[in-house]
Amino acid sequence: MLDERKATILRAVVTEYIETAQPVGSGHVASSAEVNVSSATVRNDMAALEAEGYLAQPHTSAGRIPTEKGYRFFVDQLGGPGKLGVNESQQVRTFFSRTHGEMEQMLSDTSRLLSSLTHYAAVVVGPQHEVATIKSVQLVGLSPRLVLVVLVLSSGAIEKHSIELAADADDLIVNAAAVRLSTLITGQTLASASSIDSHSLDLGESADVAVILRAALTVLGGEHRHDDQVFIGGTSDMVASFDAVRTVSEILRILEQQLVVVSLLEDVLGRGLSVAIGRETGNEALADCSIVVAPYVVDGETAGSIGVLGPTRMHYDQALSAVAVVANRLGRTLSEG
Amino acid sequence: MLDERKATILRAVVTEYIETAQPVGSGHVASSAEVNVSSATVRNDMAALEAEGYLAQPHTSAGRIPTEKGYRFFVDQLGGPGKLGVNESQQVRTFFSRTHGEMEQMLSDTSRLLSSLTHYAAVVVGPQHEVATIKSVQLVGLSPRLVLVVLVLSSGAIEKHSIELAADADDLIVNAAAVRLSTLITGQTLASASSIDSHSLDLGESADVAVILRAALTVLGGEHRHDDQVFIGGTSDMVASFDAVRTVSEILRILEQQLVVVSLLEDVLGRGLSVAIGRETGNEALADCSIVVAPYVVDGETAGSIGVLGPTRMHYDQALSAVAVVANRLGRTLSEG
DNA sequence: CACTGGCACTCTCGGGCTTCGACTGCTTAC
DNA sequence: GTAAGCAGTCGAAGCCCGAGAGTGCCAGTG
Repeated sequence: MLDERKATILRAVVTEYIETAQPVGSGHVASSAEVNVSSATVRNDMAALEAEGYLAQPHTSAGRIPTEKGYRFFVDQLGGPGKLGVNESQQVRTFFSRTHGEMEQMLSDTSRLLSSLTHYAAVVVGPQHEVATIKSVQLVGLSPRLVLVVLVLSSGAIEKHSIELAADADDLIVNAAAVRLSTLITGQTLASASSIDSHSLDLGESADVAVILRAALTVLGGEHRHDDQVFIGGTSDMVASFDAVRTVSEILRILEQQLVVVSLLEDVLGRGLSVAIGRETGNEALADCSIVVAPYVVDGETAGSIGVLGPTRMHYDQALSAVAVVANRLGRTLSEG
Repeated sequence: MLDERKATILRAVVTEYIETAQPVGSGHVASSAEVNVSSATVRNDMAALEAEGYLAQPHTSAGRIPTEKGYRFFVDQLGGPGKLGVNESQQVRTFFSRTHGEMEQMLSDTSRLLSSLTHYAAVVVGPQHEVATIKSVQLVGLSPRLVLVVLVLSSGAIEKHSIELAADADDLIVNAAAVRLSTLITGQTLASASSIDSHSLDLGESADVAVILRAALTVLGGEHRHDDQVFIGGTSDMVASFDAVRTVSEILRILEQQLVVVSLLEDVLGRGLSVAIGRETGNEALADCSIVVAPYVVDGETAGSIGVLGPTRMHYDQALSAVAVVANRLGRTLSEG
C-alpha cells in the first residue's frame, strides 16, 4: 500500500523528527542520503502520505510530523529489535555478571539499568506469585493479638500478612498452628493453598488453633494479586523529553499508581504488541507517550514483564533492543538463581 | 533587630508571594489589612529589608521577592505548627482509624496521605532496625547452594538476605544451622547479633553448620543500614509547583536516590531544624526547594522521620502542621501495633 | 522625627507591525 | 513520473511603543 519511495520518505521523516523534535520539510528529506529525488517530488509524496494519515502538519507551511499511524508503520517495518551499541551491551553484560542474590534488589537495579540504557522511564514488574511454590511458612506472634504470617516462596520472594485475633493467643497455640499450617501448604502454590477449604480441616483441632488457621488461609487467598512488585526507575531522564510541566505532572500521576502501570503493560502484551504508541496505550494521559514492553521467561514460564515509557518520538530501535536484551538476560539470571 | 512594622511587612510580602508567585509591590502591602501606613512608608521599609537581605528584587521596578533569609525569618517567627483545617484533620483521623496491619503498606499509605494533605512530595522513612529485636530467624534453602536468611523483627519488619555457599548443603545441615542460629540471636537487636564473634562459637559444631552460621552472621552485620525503607509519594503534585522542566528533572533525580533522601532528612534533623529552606538543604539541586521534616517516636524512641519536599514558596504553616500531626499519629499507631 | 504625597524614572509586558525564512501546493515543462 | 519554478502561507523573531506597575527620592506636614 506504500510504495518503496514513500516508505523511505516516511522513514526519513520519522527518524529526523525523533532526532530534532522539529517538523521536517521536503528539503531536508530530499537532501538526505537515502532519497535521490528532488524536493518537489518529495512534496508530492508527502502530500499523499498526509492524505493517507501517516503524516500531519502542525500548520500550513510548516514541515510534517509523524502521526501515530506513521510511527506505527515505522516501528512495524523496523521488524524486531536491532542491535545494542557496544557500550550498552557491555553495560548489560557487566551488570548481569555482577548481580546476584536478592530478588527485589535485582529487579530494582534492573529498572535502573534499563533506564540508563534508554534514558526513558523503566518499569520492571516482578514475577507473579502464581507459579511459585511455598517453600516455608512461619507464624510469628508480634503481640498477643497480632500474628504475622511469613511465607517464603520458591522464587525467593517473601509474602507477609498480619492477622489480628479477637482473643489473646499464647505462643504454644501459635506454634501448633504453625506446624499444622506448614504441613498443609508447604510445596503448594499460593493459589492452591488459598483454595483449601478451611472448614474441612478443623476436625480434632483445638478451637484456638483452628481460628488461627482459618485466618491465615483467608489472608493468603485475599489480595496477593495486589502486591505485584513494581520497580520504576529513570523518571527524571524521561521527564527531560517533554517540555510542558503539565504533561510531566500527568505522566507522573500515572506512574504513581502501580496497579495502573501493571495493567498497562499487561494490556499491551495481551494484545500481542511489544510497542504501544500514543493512544494505543489506552490511556488518555499518555497520548504523548509510547511504551515498549517485553515479557521475561523464568524456567520456561512467562514470569513478568519489563518495559520503558518515553515520548512518542522515542528511539524505538534502541528501546526495543534494550528491552529485549534485558528481558532475556533477566529471565536467564532468574532461572539460574 | 526587625521592628514590629518591618516584620509585619515582611510577613505580608512572604504570604502574598507564596500565594501568587508574583513579585510583591509596596502598593499591595500597604492595602493589606495588617498594615496601616502609606505605600511610601512601606517602600522605605522594604528598601531597608532588602539592604538587610530579607528581600530581593528580580529587577529594578519590580516588586520584592523573599530571600532564603526572608523565608527563614517568616518560618521562625511563625513559631511552631499551626492547626490543620477541619477537612484535613478529618482525613488524618479516618486514615489512622482504618489503617492497621502491614508496616510497609502503612508507611506507603502514609506518604500518600501526607502528599494529599500538602500537595507536595512526601517522604516517609521507615523505622531504623537498630532498636528492634529479632523475633524469629529462619533459614530456607532455595537451591542446594543458595540459602535465604529471613528475619522477623519485633517491629513487624522483615529482613532477608541470601547467602551463597561454596558447596552443596543438604536440608538437615541447614536445619541444624537454623536451630542453632535461632537460639543464638533471637531476642537480640540486629546490631548485637551481628557483633557476635563468629570464631568463638564453632566449637563442637560440624564444619558445614559452622560455615553457614558464619555466612549468616556476616550478612547480618553487612548492610542492614542500607535498606532503610523509604516511601515517596506525591511527586506529581509537587512538580506542578515548578515551571521549568529542567528543575523538575533535577529534583526527581535527587528523589530517585533514596540514600540521598534519607541522609537529607537526617541531616536536617541532626541540625535541630524542622525546616530547611533552599540551600539550607545542603543540596545545590534543591536550591528552589524547601524541606519540612519531623521525627516520629515509637515506644519512646525516635524511630524514623517523615517530611515533605516542596518549592521554597511553600505553605509552611500547613506543611508544618500536617507533618507534625502525621508524625505524631504515626508514632502512636506504630507503638500500639 | 516619622510619615506622607507627589513626582520623575525605570523596567517589564503585551500588542501591533514588519521582515525573514521555511515550507507547501500548483502549474508547467521535460 | 519527475523536476523546476513560482506564488502563497504562516510562524518566529525583531522592533517599537504605550500601558502599567513599581521604585527612589524629596519636600512638606503634624
